[in-house]
Amino acid sequence: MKKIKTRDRILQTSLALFNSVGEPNVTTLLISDEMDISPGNLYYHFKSKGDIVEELFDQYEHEMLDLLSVPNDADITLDQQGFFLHLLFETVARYRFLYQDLVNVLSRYQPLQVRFKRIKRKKTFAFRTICESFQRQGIMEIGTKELDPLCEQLTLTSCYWSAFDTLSHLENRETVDPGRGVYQMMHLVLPYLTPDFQEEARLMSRDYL
Amino acid sequence: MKKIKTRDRILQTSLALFNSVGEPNVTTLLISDEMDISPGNLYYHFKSKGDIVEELFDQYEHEMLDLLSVPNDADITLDQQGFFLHLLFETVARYRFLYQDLVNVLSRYQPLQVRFKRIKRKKTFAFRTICESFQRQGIMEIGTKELDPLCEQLTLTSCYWSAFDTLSHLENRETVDPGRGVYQMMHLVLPYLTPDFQEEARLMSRDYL
DNA sequence: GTCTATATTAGGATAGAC
DNA sequence: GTCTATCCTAATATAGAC
Repeated sequence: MKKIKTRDRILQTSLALFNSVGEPNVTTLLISDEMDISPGNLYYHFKSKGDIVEELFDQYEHEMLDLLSVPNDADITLDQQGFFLHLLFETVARYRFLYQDLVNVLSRYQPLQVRFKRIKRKKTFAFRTICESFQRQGIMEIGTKELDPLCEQLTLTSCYWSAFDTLSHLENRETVDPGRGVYQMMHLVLPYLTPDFQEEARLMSRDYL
Repeated sequence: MKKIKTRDRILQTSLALFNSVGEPNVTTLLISDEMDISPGNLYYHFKSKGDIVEELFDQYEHEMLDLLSVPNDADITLDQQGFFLHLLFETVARYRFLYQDLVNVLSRYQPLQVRFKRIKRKKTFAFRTICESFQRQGIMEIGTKELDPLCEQLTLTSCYWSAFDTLSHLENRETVDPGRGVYQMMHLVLPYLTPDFQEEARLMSRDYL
């Protein structure tokens, strides 16, 4: 029963507020109010609001790059892909504030732009790696011309699904269900799977609804 | 050679600035500066910045609802669909500032929320109508279970493609190429088309690159 | 480490002359 | 219709006591 350090509580509270009302709408005063500490105290731990954002981004980047380091010679199963997608959506959802107002955030914290693009590229690359593994195993069959658009589409969906989804539930912005996103992603891949695996994937996808 | 009314120039200039640097980053001073008029003058024409945003949204809503009123008993050809997608992406791109910082915009201009959701629903509905027309004509073959996810995916992509695309070109934010979006959309539909039409769609989609 | 009080902007908006 | 000058407020951030 150790008590959490103030510095960490600031990060936690900020993340929760950012996600639920949008980063630009969260003032340093709101954060300190929510935590029942003084604004001065907050500034003792972080020299600016931007520093909080950047540290949260550090966390996101770290978790993401970890997750995206898919070995490019492994035989990936459909189950493993499902699990991967699940983790991916959970991570994006946990930091969804970044995507909800992406242009705004990136324009105010310029150093993040390059790192953001890198993550995007890594995502696309990870999807390509998975697809190639599926192809080698005969799980997937897809034309060269179709592979690129598919991977782009998967990347787009993984980035924006949670933002898109909140459009339907603007009243309750505290929680996000990642399952629906996974379901959607599987249905993108499905048409390119070989018949047997199509059926397997269809069954699997249902569990995520 | 008629000269444009100041009021309309304000709308034009605001839209351009909103799209290129993001609505939250555009101050009323920046708008008036860009036009070489005084801030006071701007406020003579619009009583608040929010009024500018709302009027631009009115325009977007109007163009969109016009475009989305797809007759539900017509036989739609692949060409017509391509044309429709083209117009759709052009319209979204012209008002892309709305999607670039959606959560922020919607939270500051609450009345827009309901209208936004309505447009989203209408989009999904339009896509379903088109798919059903394709099915009736034997152009498309798709399971009942697959139709919903597909239409959702088309809606997501139509909303966020331009925002996603600017992620790759953050340096040049003045223009957006809608073609790539149309291409992407066609590739979503493609797997569900009957073989002959798949080939036709594949050829058609190439023109959009 | 934490507090209270205060400085500093910046942005939205108004008043009143021309 | 347009301008200049100014007000108001809210948000970031700092100073200095405890």
